[in-house]
Amino acid sequence: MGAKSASPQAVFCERLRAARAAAGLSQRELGIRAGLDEFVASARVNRYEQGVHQPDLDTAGRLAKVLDVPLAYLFADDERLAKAILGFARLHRGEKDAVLRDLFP
Amino acid sequence: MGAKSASPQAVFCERLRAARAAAGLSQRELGIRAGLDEFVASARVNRYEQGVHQPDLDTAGRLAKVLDVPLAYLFADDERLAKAILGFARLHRGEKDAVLRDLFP
DNA sequence: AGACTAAGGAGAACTTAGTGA
DNA sequence: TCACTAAGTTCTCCTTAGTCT
Repeated sequence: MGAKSASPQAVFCERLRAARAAAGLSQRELGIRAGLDEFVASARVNRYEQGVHQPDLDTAGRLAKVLDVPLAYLFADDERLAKAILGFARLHRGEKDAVLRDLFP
Repeated sequence: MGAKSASPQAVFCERLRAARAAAGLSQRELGIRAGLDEFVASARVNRYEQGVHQPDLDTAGRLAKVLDVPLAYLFADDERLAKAILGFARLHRGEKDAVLRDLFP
């Protein structure tokens, strides 16, 4: 079968959790580093990962920055695309341009 | 200088507008095709493009689907990454795997 | 037709305070 | 320490009803 399409909401939760695990941060620590108040960081990040609440885009952007992933990665609904985004983001400018030339012949 | 970082909010607005223009749809028509009520479609899509309101992820996902772009594209804060996402999404499975092998040697 | 907006009610997120592993 | 949650408040979004080009 092709890519199963989970809801964008569910995808976001999973990517956030995966990226946080990769960064080795607790929910609270991630929130604090993203600029959330230390007393609410734990609850808010937890609600995001559980899919109970959705953060606004600016908060999501700060979380992504702390986790060192492009914001777009958190919304990648396809596994291949998710990997491609991570891989592409780690390239240097020249390498990115080379890949883009490949993709747009 | 490197990529200037507009706010995620502003990026979303621009990408949404660009994708809608590319699809040749009116704000109202886009909303209707994405499943919004015909009487609210115009107002809601307009508010999203102006950055006054943010759609929930499921609505954003339906908009992206109608516009034939990956949801992640609407959040790509870097021009090169945005192009890469669009290009990658248009590849066939085998081609995607080939690109991924390039990105992860 | 298409883009856009104010106002108020409807609904979601944020804060607080706390539990259990 | 870490993950997690209910309740009440706060704040944003959605709907309605329009204007303007």
